[in-house]
Amino acid sequence: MLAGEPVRASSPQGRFTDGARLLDDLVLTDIDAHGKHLFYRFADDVLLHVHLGLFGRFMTHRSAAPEPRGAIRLRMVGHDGTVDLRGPTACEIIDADQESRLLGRLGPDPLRADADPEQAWSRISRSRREIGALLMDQSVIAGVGNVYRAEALHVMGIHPAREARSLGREEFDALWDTVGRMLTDGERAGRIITVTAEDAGMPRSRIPRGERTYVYRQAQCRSCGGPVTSWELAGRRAWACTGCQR
DNA sequence: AAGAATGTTATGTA
DNA sequence: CTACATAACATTCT
Repeated sequence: MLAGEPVRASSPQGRFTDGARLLDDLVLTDIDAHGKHLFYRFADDVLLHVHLGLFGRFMTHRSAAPEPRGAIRLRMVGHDGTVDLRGPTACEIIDADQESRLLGRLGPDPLRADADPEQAWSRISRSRREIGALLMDQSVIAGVGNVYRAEALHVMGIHPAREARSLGREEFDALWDTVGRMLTDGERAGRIITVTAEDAGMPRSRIPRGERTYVYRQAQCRSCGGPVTSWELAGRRAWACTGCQR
């Protein structure tokens, strides 16, 4: 899907999550993202909000698209392909008001040029909650999920259970950079690989699934080989190396 | 074949 | 008001 392209967007089975059925012959003018929230902007101020949640997945058909099977929540047909969406948390047409409410509760997104790290710092530097909980809080920083929480804190040598306000300004700055680098890298690669080619001992493109992270879902730290512990933090499983992270 | 998983939101409790 | 827990919801894979 390209900006400027006429697009026929519809919900062949199921529905948009707000009940909209069919949007015909729209012109897609822009696609952008704030954290994990995606915005498909069409001409005439039609705005489609998509959030993939845990299970949402896009599938692209470059040649003839098959008949929709099962619950396709959204199908967008352009002239060079068709995009289907399954399993999103959100797939809804929203107005400017809903959009600003949504953006209002999101913290800065390190991937965006307009991101203001000071907003994240003012929350983190004041909070007695665990840094691992704050990193996952989309109102503090937008875009970090469970994998990047584990991996960014590992690279920083920071234990997820550390009190957020115990981080120094320099630590926060380095954490912000680390998260930004990891997100940029993931966006470019289209998948999450946080280990370096050196640490993996092979080209990054060949690292097997399951060996792409230092501590996330690992038993041993891929950096030092020491034991990795895991426990529940802010509703999700957290991982940390007992040696590298304090 | 139950259970876990790259997540958010609404609601309840302290 | 804040922090934290829980449930609901989406789908695929082991």
